[in-house]
Amino acid sequence: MTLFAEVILSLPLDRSFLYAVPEAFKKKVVKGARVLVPFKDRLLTGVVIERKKTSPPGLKLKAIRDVLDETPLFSPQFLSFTRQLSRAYYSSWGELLRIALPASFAPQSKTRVVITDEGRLALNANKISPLEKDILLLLAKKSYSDVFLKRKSKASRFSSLLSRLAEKGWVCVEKGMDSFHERRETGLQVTPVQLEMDFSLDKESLRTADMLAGEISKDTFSYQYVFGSAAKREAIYLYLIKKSISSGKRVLFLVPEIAFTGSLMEKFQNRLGEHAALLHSQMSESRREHEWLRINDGHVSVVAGPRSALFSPVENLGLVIVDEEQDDSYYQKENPAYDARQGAYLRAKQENALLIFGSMAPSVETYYEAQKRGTLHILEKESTKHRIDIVDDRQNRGIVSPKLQERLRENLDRKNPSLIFCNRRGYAGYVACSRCRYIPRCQNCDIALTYHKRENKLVCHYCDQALSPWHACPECGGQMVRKKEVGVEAVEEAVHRHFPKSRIVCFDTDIVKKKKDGQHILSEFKNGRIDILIGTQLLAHQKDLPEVSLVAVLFPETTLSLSDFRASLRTYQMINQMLGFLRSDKDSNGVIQTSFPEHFSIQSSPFGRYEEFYKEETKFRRLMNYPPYVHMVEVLFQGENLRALARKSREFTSSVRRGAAAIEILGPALTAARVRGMNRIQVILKAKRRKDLDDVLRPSLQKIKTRKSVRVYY
DNA sequence: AGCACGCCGACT
DNA sequence: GTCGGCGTGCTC
Repeated sequence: MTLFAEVILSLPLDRSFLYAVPEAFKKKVVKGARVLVPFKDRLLTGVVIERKKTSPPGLKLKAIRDVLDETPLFSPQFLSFTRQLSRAYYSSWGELLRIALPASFAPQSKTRVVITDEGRLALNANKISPLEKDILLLLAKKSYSDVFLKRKSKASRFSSLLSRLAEKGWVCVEKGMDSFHERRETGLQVTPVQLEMDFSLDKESLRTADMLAGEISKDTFSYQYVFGSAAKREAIYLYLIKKSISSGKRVLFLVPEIAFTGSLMEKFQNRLGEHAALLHSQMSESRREHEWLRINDGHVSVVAGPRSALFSPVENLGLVIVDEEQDDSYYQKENPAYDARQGAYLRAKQENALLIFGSMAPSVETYYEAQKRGTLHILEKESTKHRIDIVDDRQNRGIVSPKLQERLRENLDRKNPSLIFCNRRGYAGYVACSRCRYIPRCQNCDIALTYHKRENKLVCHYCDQALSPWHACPECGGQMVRKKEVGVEAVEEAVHRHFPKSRIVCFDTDIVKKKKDGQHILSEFKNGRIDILIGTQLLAHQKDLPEVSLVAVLFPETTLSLSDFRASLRTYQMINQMLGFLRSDKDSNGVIQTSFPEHFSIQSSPFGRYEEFYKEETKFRRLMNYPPYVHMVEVLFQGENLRALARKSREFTSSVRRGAAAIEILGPALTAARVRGMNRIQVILKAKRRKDLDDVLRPSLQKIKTRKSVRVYY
């Protein structure tokens, strides 16, 4: 009886490949096991997803070369969860499985190129082309991989160049295998652990925590949302983690990328010690592998980390937490694209675990979902105890309003440090000719260049290209003037003017380019050697920034002008995050300085009135047919040739239109600017039911062959 | 993805 | 006349 295996490979393809199973491997080739298979002219690691008794006629199959696992590495639940995730985001299943493994668990053949004696002679003989000579010169010192040589070589068709060299006998191309780890096959040890943990749960929180803890023991999937301050959420999380562990269940704890210097992680390390695995993005490959093995062997009860921790080999999951659920870093845009929030949902569901989302500035989609399910827990209402002033900027002539000057003065007098956020880099938004209104734009990106005074450059914020500014307009010779839009540099200058004796420092991308400078500034601030620290959102992302008694947010309305249906939410979250650095005593002051004070996001956010914001925002979303009321997908076509792009995108749109009537199509539309010389055309699809989208989108995407990326919003 | 094939424009 | 651009197709 012959046996065949359906194998998934780590390629950007939405399909599997069929292989013949040699007699010797029949027992070991099972669903979830890794196999080494020949593919084209190389060897790749794949995952068996199905055993088959028959194969389609007329298909000449290759045979599996080796089986890497005695028992399946991936459980059926894990396979199912990753497949669903890949389908939800139109990304490749094989690539998702690949990122679930440390590199040494997915070996593949590598090509090494070695120079021959004849090759060395040819190098001296001088009758070779410059391209060939470049390669041989490199190889004269040592051998290299073909990938490395390809990157070094200027040849456009490198592969044919290489085979020509091999034909002439100048180089020898060798195929070798990656070294890979033998997997340890250890049994699961689920040892219930008792942990000493102290909690400070107030009555309300304790009630919620107890109720949620009840869900763990039920052993069924449960979807819950915890709305509240970081401190209150944290207490609940730790309570639940303790409950989970003591009942022998494991925990997956997801946090945003930036949270790694945060105190919660330290607490984890201290309280859980060996029982916890803390993962982060700057971990070395060997360290990552070490942690992966510990988790895989069942030695770890809690895995905490950013979105990629979602794929940790944790068995017997009882609790999945997604903290700061609204954070953008949960969505991976590069291939394989996926959203760790949706991933957490799918995985928790698959494992019958308790799923907890938590935040104080929720995403509309998740909040809506929790409300619909009736599983929303609000730990506190309006949380602001301090005084907040919303200053109408339109009344002012200067950059720093009288109100802010007053507050800064008070705070300086009390010897307290202050924070000022202004979310725009550079000095002025743009420069223009005073006569003909000509605006200098980036050659590659089409967007207006921003004037940076510190470096005296015009800078493109898309591709970072910097030009020296010119004084006369190249079109009419008129004088170039700076426009009114204000950047951090201008804020710094203005604050300096008002408080010449104070120690004022600016913290932005341009300064932090040198990493040490950034750390230095932060520690100076912590040590009280800076009176006023001025920064962009980059500063707000520094989690170890100390709390202060004065926080000013300047011009938050700039976020509102983005052509994104989540602009209001972004504004809400940004203000919320920045004011989060306010000490929570009555003497603390917040100042919002804006030219759009009546906007609901600016009105509600400073006071933590999310419900109020949510009501307004959902009104708009419902009216405009945006998530969560529809499912929405954005398809982005990218390329240099605008003509070809336009043709492809229109072809795509009409294919979708032919496919279904229940889909609303926006576009194709040229996006506002090119990026690094690339044109981008956007098509947005909306539908009431996800299935309507999938049914027509999948075939349409397959049919139109060109570089495109898909982004799923809800 | 990676690579081979195949068909049109500027050059030793 | 070729070299070399990239559009298209295929990988069990």
